[in-house]
Amino acid sequence: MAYHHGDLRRVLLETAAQMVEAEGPAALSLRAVARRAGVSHGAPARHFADKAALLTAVATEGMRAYHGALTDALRQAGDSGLARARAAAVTYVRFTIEHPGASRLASHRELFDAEDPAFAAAEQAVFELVRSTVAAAQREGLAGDVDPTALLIAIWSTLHGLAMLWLGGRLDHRLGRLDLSTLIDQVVDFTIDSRVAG
Amino acid sequence: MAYHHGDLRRVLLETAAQMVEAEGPAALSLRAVARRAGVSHGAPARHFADKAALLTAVATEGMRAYHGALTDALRQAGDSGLARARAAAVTYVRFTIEHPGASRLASHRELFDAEDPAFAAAEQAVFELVRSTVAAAQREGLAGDVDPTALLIAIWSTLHGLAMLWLGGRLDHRLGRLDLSTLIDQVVDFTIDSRVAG
DNA sequence: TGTACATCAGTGAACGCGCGTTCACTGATGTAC
DNA sequence: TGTACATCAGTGAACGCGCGTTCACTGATGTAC
Repeated sequence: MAYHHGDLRRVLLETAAQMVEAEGPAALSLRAVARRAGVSHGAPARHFADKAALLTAVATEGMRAYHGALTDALRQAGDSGLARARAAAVTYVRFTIEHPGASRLASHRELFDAEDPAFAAAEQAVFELVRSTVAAAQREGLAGDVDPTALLIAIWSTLHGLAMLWLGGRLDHRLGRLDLSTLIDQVVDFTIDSRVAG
Repeated sequence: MAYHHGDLRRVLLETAAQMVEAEGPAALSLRAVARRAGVSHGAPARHFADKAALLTAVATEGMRAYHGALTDALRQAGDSGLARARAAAVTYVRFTIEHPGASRLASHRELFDAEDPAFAAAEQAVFELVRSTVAAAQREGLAGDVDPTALLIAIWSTLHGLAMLWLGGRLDHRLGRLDLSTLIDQVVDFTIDSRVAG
């Protein structure tokens, strides 16, 4: 690897993101990131003030990826508020399971700087997307009698919890070979579709 | 601290459990446990073969505590299957939030030996308690049309997810000062009570 | 009751390890003239 | 186009740290006779 790599910041960020996905955010070490990026262990200091700064950047990218996945799903979901809520719900669970690092990192706020403006903005954007999607569905009859905030939290909890239980290995070993797609559909059915007023 | 402590195994276990609750299972170090128990760092080796063995014991105790809390709640809940499900649900969320280490550890199966017979039995007992409680509620009209396994997982996901979001600090900073009791009630209402047929 | 001895349950020094961070350094690049 | 020089972006040695685990040791306890 020559001097003046040119794109080392980017490479470190992507390497770190991969490692966070693979091993979890707590297990990340700066030296391992450098090693895997093929660079000396001192090199990251040129691009990130410290380990927390690198993780903050990883967390921000992760939130943006969440936002991108949800936006794509919503774009394909058409106009029905209920169909959009369903699509967003399935995408949220799938994305979390496919990118466990992003979600775990977001929940481990002691590891990075959650007040960082870029991270806060990215997280807020995801939250707003979810909030408005649920609100639109509620306007179309989803759980019309429920307080909007409680509804949002209840749905978010279900999706988040399903992904976490799956990732924690606490479902499959006890319930036999579960098919993830079927399971997500069933849970989303229970959570959303079945709550739509006549 | 004199030689022949007499109850060091117990003390180490309880100290470790407290530290897992306070800092999370990944942050636990054997040396810190020994330090806090007022004993030299070599002492734990007499009682636990290695760090994983200590964490396995902590995880087992945690599962038994879950079981105890749920059993107590069910005992006080009377005979109605629905009331029992509601009581168990609220207790599950509260216990998880008050003992975050037990739940986090159970989800981090790489840190200990989840195949350990004592742990597996304790976990199975909790699972069975939850399963049978939901099944009894379903017999009384809770979501009668839903596949029992899917229902169980959907409810478990919601409770687990709510506790995790709360513990991850992802609710309060965005939704203002939420009252936890109210929130749990609302989510349990949405999840259970509102799904009871006629 | 007394004593020799085995066993138990600690101590604390030592091992090798990987970590985050700092720093003097140097090779590569770009800019001024 | 050529050259001097400043700046940039790496290297790798070094720091001090806490970790898990091992091990020779020793003080405390309990048991056999």
